[in-house]
Amino acid sequence: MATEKNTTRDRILEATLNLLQAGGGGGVRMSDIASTVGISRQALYLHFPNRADLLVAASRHVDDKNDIEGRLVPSRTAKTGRERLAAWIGAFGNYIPIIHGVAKALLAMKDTDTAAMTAWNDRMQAVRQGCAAAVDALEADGDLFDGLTSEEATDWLWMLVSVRNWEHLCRECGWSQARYIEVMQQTAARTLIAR
Amino acid sequence: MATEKNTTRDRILEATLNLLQAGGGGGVRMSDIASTVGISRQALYLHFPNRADLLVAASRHVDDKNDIEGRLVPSRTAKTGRERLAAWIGAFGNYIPIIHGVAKALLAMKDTDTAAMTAWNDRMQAVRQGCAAAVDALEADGDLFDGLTSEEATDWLWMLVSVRNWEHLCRECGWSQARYIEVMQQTAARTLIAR
DNA sequence: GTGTCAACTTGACACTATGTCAAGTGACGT
DNA sequence: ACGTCACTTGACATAGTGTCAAGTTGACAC
Repeated sequence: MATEKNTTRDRILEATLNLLQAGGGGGVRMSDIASTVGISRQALYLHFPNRADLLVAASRHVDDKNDIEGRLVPSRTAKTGRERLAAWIGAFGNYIPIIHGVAKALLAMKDTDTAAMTAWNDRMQAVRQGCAAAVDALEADGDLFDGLTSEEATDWLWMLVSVRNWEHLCRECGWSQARYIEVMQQTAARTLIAR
Repeated sequence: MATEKNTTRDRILEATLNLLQAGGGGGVRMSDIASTVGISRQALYLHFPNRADLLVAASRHVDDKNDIEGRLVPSRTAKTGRERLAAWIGAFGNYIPIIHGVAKALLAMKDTDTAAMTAWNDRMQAVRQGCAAAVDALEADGDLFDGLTSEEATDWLWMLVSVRNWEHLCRECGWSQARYIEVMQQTAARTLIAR
């Protein structure tokens, strides 16, 4: 799956991801990453100018490793709006646990670090595109609930599939991943599809 | 409304709330609070052992000032489950903007500071109680959608009314407070009430 | 007046984590 | 032999929290 390049840069990214995944996204320091890779803390700064850039690079690295494009094929090729909505929620919802570590770390930096904020916003804007596409497909079928504008429906779906909400249900409330996907699909259908 | 006690302690809490409200919950330092009150930074530690305790006290102070109990009366006295659900979402949803500053600051500390985490969890557990009461009322009327257990319905409603989701729609997407309440009520009704 | 107590001030310091700077080492290619 | 690249070592700046010790000030008691 991964094209293990084994350069120091890639080893740094791998170590970062492992630590973030293990530590639940919190409290991973530059020195932790360095010692895991087996290099000095300062050597990290030869590869990444700062912590925010390292985290952003790590999040792109996850996408590369996990065939983000392939995951979206079922959503893009869905025949109906309803199918597209379910496929989108399935695809993105199942991707969340994979990026969760990095996402949480970036999310935590968002409030203090402007670089981290822009990077996170960029990524989230892409998610909004996915939501908009699903809403548009529903609307094209005449299936969109008329109590919401398509803009509102997009914002709402974007909120529904947020990392925070996944964290809430799957981590804090102990839901299984499968049940999370089921309920989110059901919820979205009941709220967004006209009766 | 507030019983302006004007002790140093109260002036600290007021200043903290004002700064958090103004600064959007981020980047308020102990020294900022001290200089706003007009005392030395060290004097803060004569009243509160640390930043987490100060924030927690500030959040309790908000409750005292804003008649949290009174706000819940319409929800508790609702005649039907449907009414109770709408009243609860209205009451809590309209309280979020008031506590938002403090909530965000506490939320940011949650990942690093265990004291902040327990305090926040306590408060959120109370919110879950409110959600559970609304779900129970629906169930008592036989109106609860049978695709969800009552536990699941509670978790889901708890997620729906989270501070993060309010932030997402009202701050990031620019929804009005009134529209936020409307759509959340609609969403909850469509998802939780049997057809 | 004198004593004392509480609230507050001033200033120094420890700690943690990020990020910077400068000088040095060791392997590898030519 | 020479340079260069990737890395090391160690010192240092900065920001913010929290701690410690030694004052100051004002009110109240006697």
